Amino acid sequence: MIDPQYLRNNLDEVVEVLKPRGYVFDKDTFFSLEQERKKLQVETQTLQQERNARSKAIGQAKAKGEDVEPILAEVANMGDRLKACEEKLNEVQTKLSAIMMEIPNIPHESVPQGKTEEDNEEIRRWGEKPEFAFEPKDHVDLGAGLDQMDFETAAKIASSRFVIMKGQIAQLHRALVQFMLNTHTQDHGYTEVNVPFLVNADSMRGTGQLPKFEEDLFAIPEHGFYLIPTAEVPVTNIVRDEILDHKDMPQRYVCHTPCFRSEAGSYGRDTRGMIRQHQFEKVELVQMVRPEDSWQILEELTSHAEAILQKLGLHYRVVTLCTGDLGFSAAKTYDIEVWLPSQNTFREISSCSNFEDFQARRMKARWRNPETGKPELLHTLNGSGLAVGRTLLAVMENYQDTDGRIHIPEVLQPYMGGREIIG
RNA sequence: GGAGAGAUGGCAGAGCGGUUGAAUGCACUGGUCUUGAAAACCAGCAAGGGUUAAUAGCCCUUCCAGGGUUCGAAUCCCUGUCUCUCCGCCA
Repeated sequence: MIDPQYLRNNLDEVVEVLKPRGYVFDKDTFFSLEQERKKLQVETQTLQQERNARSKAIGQAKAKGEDVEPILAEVANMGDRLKACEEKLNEVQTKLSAIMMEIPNIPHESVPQGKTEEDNEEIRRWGEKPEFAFEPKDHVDLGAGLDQMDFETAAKIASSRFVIMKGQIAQLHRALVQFMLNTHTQDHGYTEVNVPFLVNADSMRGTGQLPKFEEDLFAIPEHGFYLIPTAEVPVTNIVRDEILDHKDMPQRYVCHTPCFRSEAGSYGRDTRGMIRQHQFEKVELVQMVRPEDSWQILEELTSHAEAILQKLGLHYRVVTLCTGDLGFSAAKTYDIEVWLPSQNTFREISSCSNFEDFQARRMKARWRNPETGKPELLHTLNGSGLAVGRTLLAVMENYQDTDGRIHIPEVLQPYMGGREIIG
């Protein structure tokens, strides 16, 4: 949520900066609701003040044994007036907060202007494309050749967009998880956490998945649960409704979870293979930091995700998402895209964002600033470090040989019992 | 699933219809004392919101959440959530 006070005082400016995001803000509706809110709130509070004063007087009179009838007569029908006022105010405030909850974050000034992913800005590349003396296969064919990846049976058990991995491919998948967790805890100073995969609606609202993107989520309505689409949700919500001591800042968490996404609206896109699944695993980096540090930490966090690809020797590039491609809650996002030989292109494997105080305001996540002694909103960031399924297929495709075997990157070999090759 | 107990400020913990935003202790902050520290003593210390030029003043809301009773609710009633203890079941 953006700062309501800021929105009120800078209405025109906010409308302008949100336009490039493709967000059309109904200024007139908001303005008239806001006028009404102001009027009703002042009226309600005045009535409340009056009631409080009268009630206090009754108490005092009774204590002295005086007659309270005259004061009681004064407050005779105040209750009804107050109630009516409160109800109207409530209505207006519910409408206003519904509007506030659907306003996306304001992009940082360094975010490039643009409409689609075509306008994203490449900022660096690492490594080189692998050279193949043969036509490289994609991971689906490689997995089928090894008899270790089975989409048909997964479709029978669940539906499309699921996979069954077997044998060494399943082990390689697990090895990637271990390798990522160990690297981030040992080299980058993150604390490993294990969290619920089902969360309540408050948590989804806190990080911004609700109310606007309900159709992207899997839900279990009879229990009030949602399946997490990313570990960002449970991990970031650790600090919801908390006031952190400055000594406990920053907080850095790394978390491995499955992620569940309905992929509504992406029918027909990436239907082949493991690129876009209803269920996939991800190792997520989450930080809660002092506001003044968040932009530097976005760079660090991105480099932590990059470090995994570097150690795996996978060619990648980093792009800054343009205003039109930016996610709802983010002020700025770097996507890391890994090279996929089969598609002859880069594909997203990590998304690292600074949300500034957007999520913190929704969550009431604060820290006590020792300089002011007051609770202030903290800043939240997160990034994939990395998406495990996509990393697996990147390893398979980039390390294949002419016989359809997979050469295991050196850093993963200890997790594979010393094995150097699959197939 | 059954029975019982509970949920109050950063933490612990009183209060159980009237001037209580809330005793007390701990923690924290400032001061006195001290070469310094500790101890002792003194003082301060909840959050959110409205109004406003104001981080000034005034006002409102908040004692798990949501309803209700009342002139007045932390205190009474109803519903829900969560925690703890015992029993049952169980990875």
